[in-house]
Amino acid sequence: MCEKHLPTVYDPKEVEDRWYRYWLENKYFHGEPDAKHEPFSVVIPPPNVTANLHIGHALDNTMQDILVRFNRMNGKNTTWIPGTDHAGIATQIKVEQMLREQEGITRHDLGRDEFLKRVWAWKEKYGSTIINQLKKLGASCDWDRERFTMDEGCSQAVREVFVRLYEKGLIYQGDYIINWCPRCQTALSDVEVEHTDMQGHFWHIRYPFADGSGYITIATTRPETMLGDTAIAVHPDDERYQSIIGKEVILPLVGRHIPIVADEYVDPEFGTGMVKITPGHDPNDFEVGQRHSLPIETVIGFNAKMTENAGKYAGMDRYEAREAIVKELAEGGFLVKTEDCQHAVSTCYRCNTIIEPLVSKQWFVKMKPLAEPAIAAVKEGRIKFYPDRFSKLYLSWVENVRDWCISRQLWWGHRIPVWYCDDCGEVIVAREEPTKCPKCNSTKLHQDPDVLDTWFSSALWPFSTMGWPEQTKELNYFYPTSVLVTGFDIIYFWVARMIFMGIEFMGEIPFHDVCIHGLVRDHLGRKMSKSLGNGIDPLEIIADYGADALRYTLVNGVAPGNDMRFHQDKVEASRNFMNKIWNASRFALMHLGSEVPEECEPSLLANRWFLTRLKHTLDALTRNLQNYDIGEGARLLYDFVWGEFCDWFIELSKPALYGHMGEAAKKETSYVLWLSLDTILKMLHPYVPFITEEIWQTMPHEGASIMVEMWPLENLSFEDNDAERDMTELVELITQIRNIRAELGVLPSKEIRIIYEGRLLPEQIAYLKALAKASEIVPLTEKPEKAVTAVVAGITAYMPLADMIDLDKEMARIKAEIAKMDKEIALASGKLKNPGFVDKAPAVVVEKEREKLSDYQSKREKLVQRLHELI
RNA sequence: GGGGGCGUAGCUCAGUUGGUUAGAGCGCUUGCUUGACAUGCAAGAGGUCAUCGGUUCGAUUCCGCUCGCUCCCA
Repeated sequence: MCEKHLPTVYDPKEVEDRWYRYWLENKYFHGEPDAKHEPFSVVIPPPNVTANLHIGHALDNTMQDILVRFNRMNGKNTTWIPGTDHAGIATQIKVEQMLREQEGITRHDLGRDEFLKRVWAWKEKYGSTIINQLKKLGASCDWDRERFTMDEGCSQAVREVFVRLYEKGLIYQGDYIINWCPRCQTALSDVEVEHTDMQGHFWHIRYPFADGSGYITIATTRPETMLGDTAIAVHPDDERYQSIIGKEVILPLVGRHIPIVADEYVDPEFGTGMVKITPGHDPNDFEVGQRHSLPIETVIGFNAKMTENAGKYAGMDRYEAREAIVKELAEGGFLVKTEDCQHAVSTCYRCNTIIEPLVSKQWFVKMKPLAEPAIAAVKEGRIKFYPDRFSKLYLSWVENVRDWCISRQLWWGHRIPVWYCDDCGEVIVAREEPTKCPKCNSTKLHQDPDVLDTWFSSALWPFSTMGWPEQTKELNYFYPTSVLVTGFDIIYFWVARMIFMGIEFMGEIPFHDVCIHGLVRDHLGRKMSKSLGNGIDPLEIIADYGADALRYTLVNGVAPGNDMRFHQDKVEASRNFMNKIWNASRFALMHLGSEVPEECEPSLLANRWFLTRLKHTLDALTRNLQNYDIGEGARLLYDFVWGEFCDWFIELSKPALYGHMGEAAKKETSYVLWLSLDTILKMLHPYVPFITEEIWQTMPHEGASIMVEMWPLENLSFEDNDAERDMTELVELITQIRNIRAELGVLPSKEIRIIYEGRLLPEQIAYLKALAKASEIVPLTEKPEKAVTAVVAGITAYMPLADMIDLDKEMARIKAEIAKMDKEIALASGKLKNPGFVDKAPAVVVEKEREKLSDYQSKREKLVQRLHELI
């Protein structure tokens, strides 16, 4: 019957879109506040609106979907809020590039308003790409709640937060040194800067004393900045230089006199122990400059070219200037030597251009007051990281955080809600655009041209998406969210910022748990990147293997927080697993009617054993998912479904299902098979939603969809430890017999005769017949002369395979077995003879060791006896 | 310079309160159209769990040193 409808190879293509549509139509993904049920809420890490789904998104969202589906099945009222991020720099670059390619124009040709219209148009056209791709993955997001960081509500939240922080004195404007990207033409925050080691030079330059008493030597990797030097610094405790502190030196090429100051920033061990201080072009020097009230000389401009202050170098690119300056230093006799060296260079995380530290007027968030409660929340365990080691990473950053530069010189983003009065210079910070100056009533106002760091709005995501600053029922019910799932690479960017913003504005943490995962790397362990061209397109994998196979590949056996390598082989293994599930189900469906079988108490060994194993596996899996051990859960399911359900239970069920063990056995086994398949599909569902729905809908069931079924804990309580023990012994016996058959070259199709000694239940005989391919199994009456022997603790099985037996070989085999037992016996009895072990080890462990020893001894005795018989 | 991670079978990796005959996938060897599945079945080979030391009755697991690789921060 059913097997006719189900082909032998599972084809996900035909299945996946159909069920996704069904789930959507039935609104299974949607959660409404409802005080009667416990909530479970998640906000998606919003992907860039410009993005295409890459393998990292696939991993992150697969993990979220697994947790969301698991909790939904556990009766939680679930919402998973999706959406996208406006991604200031990335989007602006993308649209500018398009304008350049298609129309040959720049944003400046269009002007700000027109350019923004074009970005919005771009967003309308392409902005839902990644959203649709997430649907292909099976993500059960609450699409009715989809948000965008620049939509009306989120924008209102941003203005509200800015104004409140400003009013509290936590946002200020100031001239500070910032990271400037000359390519993107904007300031960047500290976390947007990457540090890479590059091969460079160490130029040793001579600075003469102003009083003519000789000179000192300074080493630098950036000689072009020397034009902006305003001091030389030494460590205050450095005995070598005590006498020169306070003296002046003459800046070579420039002629300016600059002082020698003492500052603890200097590392006396490094270089000559003296450093040039350029407050205008180095963040550390800037701080030294502040401490010593040094003037700031800006010699490099926002375009990375030398400024007027650079005298004759003005207008040169910074690296051109470097060469010219080194040349002139050499000619003037100031260059002592040039060394090769490796040093860290700061680059823009977006475009890899080398950052120029520059002093400029920017908006900042004062971090100390916000950081303190964010530190406490994690230290006090109100927010927990999984795995825990990431809390250290988080704390190390929050505890040392510097003020956050939030203004960006871009057009695309949340415009800073600050206006300036052209007449009196008043600074107006407001939620809505003011019409006149509150101080002088002038109507000549202009808004700050800058926009906010994109992360400023994403920091509000857990509550802005729920309608804040309105006090909505969603906020009241779903906030704080249950868990945040994200990669370790954005703990600073995003996780930390959500935490302090949540505490500041909601008065409460934004999530209880943070589940951190690693990176998906290529098959050689390299990071996937556009420049390497080694990226894997998850949509191609889905097209070729199905979303379930991709999902399984991404999480199977991956330890929490660890990176994984992506191999095509692994996808194939997952695809094969899907196919295995499919075919095991086909088998079950062949033996099940159209009705749910009648419940009954299992009496057969195989059934009692399997239900016990099923229960243990379910308990372990449930624990794994509760602890975010998603990879371990997947591995457990793989081993259990393939290694126990398919390899053993299905095979053991055949004699009963084919009616060889009577009508009652058949009925009972049908029921256990149905219950097992039903339970297994539910356990698998969070991982592989499509195939499990497809099969579940085909088998006898009640209910509309497996995704809204209850997690099967309640209807499974069977436990029978004796059955587990007896089954383990039987499995060992069967394996031995198969081993012997294979070694002797007995064809798998050839049936053998088995004579046994020991205890064998009638059903065990039936299992043996089927699984060891035996025609006849009889109790021992007389020892067969020419036979090979399989021995387990309670049973000896003789196989009279007269013509195939080589007595010498058989004796050698038995001797080898005895030797193995001797080893185990020595180990176990050694432990048991040790009073320390018997006294101190837990009783169960000692008891287990005793059992092992007695099994080994009994097995050994039988083997020795058999050996004597053969001699 | 500070901090984290990793080092287990040929390859890629699991192994969470210290007690297992140390596991899986892929690869390899041998044999199979076995009444679900060749995207399969059965059997097998392959490991001083990086090194050295410590704690313990007992260490792949906890602690420390060393070596190698890697990431983050300064």
